[in-house]
Amino acid sequence: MKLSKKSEYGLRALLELTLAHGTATLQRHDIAARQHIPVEFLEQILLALKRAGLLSSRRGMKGGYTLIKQPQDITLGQVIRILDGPLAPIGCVSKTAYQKCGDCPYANHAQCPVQHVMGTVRDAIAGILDHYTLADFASSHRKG
Amino acid sequence: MKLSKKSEYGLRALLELTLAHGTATLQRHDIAARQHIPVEFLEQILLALKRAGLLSSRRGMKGGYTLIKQPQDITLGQVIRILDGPLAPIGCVSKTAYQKCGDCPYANHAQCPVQHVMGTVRDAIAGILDHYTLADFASSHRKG
DNA sequence: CTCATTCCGAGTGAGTTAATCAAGAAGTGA
DNA sequence: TCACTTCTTGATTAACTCACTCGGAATGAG
Repeated sequence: MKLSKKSEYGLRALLELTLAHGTATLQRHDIAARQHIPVEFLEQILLALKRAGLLSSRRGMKGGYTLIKQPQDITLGQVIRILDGPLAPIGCVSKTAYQKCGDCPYANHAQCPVQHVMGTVRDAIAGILDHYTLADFASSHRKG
Repeated sequence: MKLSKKSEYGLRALLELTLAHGTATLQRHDIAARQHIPVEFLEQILLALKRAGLLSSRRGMKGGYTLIKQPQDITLGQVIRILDGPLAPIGCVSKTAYQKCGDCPYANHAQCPVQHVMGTVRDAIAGILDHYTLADFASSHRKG
């Protein structure tokens, strides 16, 4: 039940990008310095977010990264799925990346108690993370 | 955000032990066979649960494991904490195993947005898992 | 005693995490 | 065009975790 550093850094980077949204483009080292993230690691995170269509980038002097979508249109759930994979605690209750569990004795019967309770956990997690946007995220920061 | 095999096996083993509660003691190989769990791996799981005070055991012929507490007094949250560690997605929002996050720029200010949202996720997960007991677990199985 | 079973520590191979590095492509300004 | 800056890409790595696996010691039943 753990969030990776990758996702944590990704969220913190997107926070900076959200704060700068519409105003400025940020470079790797700006984000890295503000959020204390190793710059080379951040690089591959930003790249993944770019490939997923959340960011655009420019090279050379005056280059950097910008949010390409509106902050209220990006949820934390999306971000974490891009960087960490499915939110579900086990594959057989994932809605975005379902995987049949091969070994358990209830596999096809859908009466597996583990599956049942983990389904409710998944829904609780997704219920929060898929409704919490970068806009909410940034405003919780400003208020704090 | 993943449940380990260890916890999954542990829960499935406890399901068998709950079904047998008051009636019989189960041996490793019985549980392993019924739930398709590698027997040597199961062994160390049962041992951990024993050390945590959930099970008692006897050696030798007619030996085996028994639930030592009432099924309605053991929550899935307890079990997962024993086998997998804290439920919280990040250390700085754990209530049972808090750990200050050293690197993040908000460390002491309690205004970290990641911390805020992950706190609500932790509460959601714990809210389910700390109120769902082995008794519930077993009855969801019987009904299924 | 012997045999069955749990107890316990250590080991292992595969995979993941969290970086780090080196070389290349694309912009900017002179 | 050249120098310089910044992103792009793929490789590499050290440390760690996961999911087992093994060997042997201790305990209990008959």
